[in-house]
Amino acid sequence: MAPSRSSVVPLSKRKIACKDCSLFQICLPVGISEEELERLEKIIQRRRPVKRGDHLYNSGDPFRSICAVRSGSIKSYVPTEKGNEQVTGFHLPGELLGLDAISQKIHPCSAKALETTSVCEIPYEQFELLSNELPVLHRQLINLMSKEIFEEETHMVLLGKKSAEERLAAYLFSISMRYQRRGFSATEYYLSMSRNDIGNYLGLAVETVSRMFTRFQDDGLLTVERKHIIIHNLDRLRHLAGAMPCKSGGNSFCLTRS
Amino acid sequence: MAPSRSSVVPLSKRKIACKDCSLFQICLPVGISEEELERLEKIIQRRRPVKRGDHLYNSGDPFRSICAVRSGSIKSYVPTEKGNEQVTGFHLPGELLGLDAISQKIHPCSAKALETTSVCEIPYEQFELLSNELPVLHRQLINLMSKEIFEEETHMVLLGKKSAEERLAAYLFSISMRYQRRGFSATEYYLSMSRNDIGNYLGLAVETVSRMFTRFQDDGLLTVERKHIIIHNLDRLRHLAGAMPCKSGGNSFCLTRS
DNA sequence: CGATGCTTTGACGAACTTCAACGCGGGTGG
DNA sequence: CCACCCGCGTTGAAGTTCGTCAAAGCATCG
Repeated sequence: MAPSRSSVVPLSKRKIACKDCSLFQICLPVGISEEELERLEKIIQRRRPVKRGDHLYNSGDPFRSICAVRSGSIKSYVPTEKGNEQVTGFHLPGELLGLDAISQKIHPCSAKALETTSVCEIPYEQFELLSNELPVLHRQLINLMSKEIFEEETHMVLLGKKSAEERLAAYLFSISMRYQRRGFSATEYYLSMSRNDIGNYLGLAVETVSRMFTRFQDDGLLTVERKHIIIHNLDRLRHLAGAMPCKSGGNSFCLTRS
Repeated sequence: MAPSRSSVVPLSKRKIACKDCSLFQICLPVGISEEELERLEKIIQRRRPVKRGDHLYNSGDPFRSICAVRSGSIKSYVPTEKGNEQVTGFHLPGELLGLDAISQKIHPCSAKALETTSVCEIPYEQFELLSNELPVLHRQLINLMSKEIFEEETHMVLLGKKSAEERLAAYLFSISMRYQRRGFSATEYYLSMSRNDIGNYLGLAVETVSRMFTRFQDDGLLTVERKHIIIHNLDRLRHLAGAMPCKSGGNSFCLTRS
């Protein structure tokens, strides 16, 4: 009922164990034994919540740890000269960030909190040491990275092929699915990012995003009031989003809309 | 002198050992010991060369192995309904493909040879087993995946922010760097992919790609004759490509053009 | 209550796509 | 060996989508 969770529950100081964390099924420790989990937990750090606008890290910072969002949301972006930036992703609860920095040991992106946000940090060196004994940890990370690569390919299709309307529809639908997976409503949520960020991420001008929102609302597809979104027809939204590779649904791999 | 290597050297049947392979410094076995390498080599399979137009795998195929290009080139693409497709990447010698399939165990993309191409296959199950004993293999794969994620982010910047001119310049410059790294000429090479594929990959119409080539040639930036490219001013090409995150050059991480 | 930043709306223009036609080269078959 | 055909690439003109510019509305905050 409360889409913006962090504003309701002050989950700040408590050190919840991974197995009690609601992200349990989603972030790293999936499919590992009780004993393995305990050992992993020992190295996981919980940062105190970061406030809106604070940076988790900046482009160029040395890479120290992988972060997992527990609540709130994070924006990743590549700063370019003159304050110009390219938003490369938004990270919702249960999602990792910083995977692009492992290879170079330097963060290519900056990461900024869009609202009050709490994250888990997994110090990478310790993770590596532990992985020598528990290869399952490496395997899990590889799986998550593979998923990330796949999702970036999906976004490349969006940027390369889709119209403005399809882009925004695909974006909203994606948010819906990700919230749904987290146990939140798929049809009603707050967008923590600005129109500017959305446009940047989708390769569109702010004005175009705004116009599309208006059009969607006029069509009765959704209701939008500032950052509050209510989707009235999720199915139609998916159709508007155009073809997309989907991975859910067991073995069948579909590229069609339905 | 012969940029199109595969057309000159029939490296087909011989089973070169990894340590004798010219890709040694680039693909998986970087930084592993003699003994580790021998064990890895035992599970690597060399496929006989695939011909132009042949598929390595198709979208929806079960994922069995990671492939490394030894010579030639491969195009990855997501087929969409009605023969429409989105090209997601080109793979030159020394580069891996199929990393997006690990998580789902199903290939989201198809992979088609752009010319006669030979690849190494690393059966993933066996790779996993071996990795339990040699964590360095996992680490190396994670590094390569991280690099892939970073490169896809770079391409997202291209698709989201750059003009047609910048896109083609960035594309050609990227090819240059990748060939250079392989010991080929950075300033003269054959483009194995069609204008259509290039446009598709860059999010442009074929005609736009063609016009940009013409413009570049009129400007004296390069000479292009069908698929044969000679770049006369690599530096100017890099400038035309616009800002890009660059990872080479030690610790300093630069986002500027120079 | 004014200032500020974000969002929306409208008018205009530019960049790129689409449509159409032509040229070129490579492969095939007579 | 030549002619034909077909796919690919180029070029020109018209059309459309989206970006840019400008201005006004509206919440938030000091």
